[in-house]
Amino acid sequence: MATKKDQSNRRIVNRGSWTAEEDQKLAQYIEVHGAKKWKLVAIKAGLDRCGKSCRLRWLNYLRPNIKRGNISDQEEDLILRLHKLLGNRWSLIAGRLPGRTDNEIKNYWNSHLSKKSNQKQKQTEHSIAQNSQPESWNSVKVNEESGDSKLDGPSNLELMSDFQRNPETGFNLEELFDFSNEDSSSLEWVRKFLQPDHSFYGFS
DNA sequence: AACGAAGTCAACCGCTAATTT
DNA sequence: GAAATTAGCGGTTGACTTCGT
Repeated sequence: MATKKDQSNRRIVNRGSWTAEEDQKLAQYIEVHGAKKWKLVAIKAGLDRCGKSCRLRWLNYLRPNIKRGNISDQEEDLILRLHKLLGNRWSLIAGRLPGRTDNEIKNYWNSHLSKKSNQKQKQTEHSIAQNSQPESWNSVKVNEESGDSKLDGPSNLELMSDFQRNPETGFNLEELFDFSNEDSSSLEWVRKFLQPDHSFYGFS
């Protein structure tokens, strides 16, 4: 099958939105030959696209069992919690939400949740400021002569307790792992996550 | 109705890690 | 072991839509 090439003999590839025809070609090819060697997929499927673009299209839109839109409250809550735990590790977060893709989670976070998260954090900071800071946060004393600072007294246990409600991050372990409103089937990933062999991450 | 601002989301880019040659 | 290739990730962009004036 001939492919378009420019003067330096490079393949010319399409950019921008995918057409229904392109989607069909890609899906049909992968159904027969499988999803690997994306550069080859692009050529053999007769698509004027780069392999990367084909991969993205398949993973985010054409792959079976993809859910699109309508993120439920439960999913949203899970995203918020996982983001607190993992940060911008979108693929890891998406891995805990069946049928959701990293791109969708990332977009949803940027357009819906980042503001919510910021608001919540500000509220947390505000309430902490009103209820006075924990003793250990006040107990870092600065030696005015040397400029050194040292923690004055708190035990490891006290520090751990403070870490669990860190005003800078709003990271609250008790809140993060409060699943009292979850049904048991949705908590399977938590059990796996807490297993010491890290099988949660697919390590073997 | 017209326009600009803000929001949304599909797709691309650059980079790193993993795998193959 | 080195180089080349491929896969995967997160950040960013830009086209399109919706909303407010």
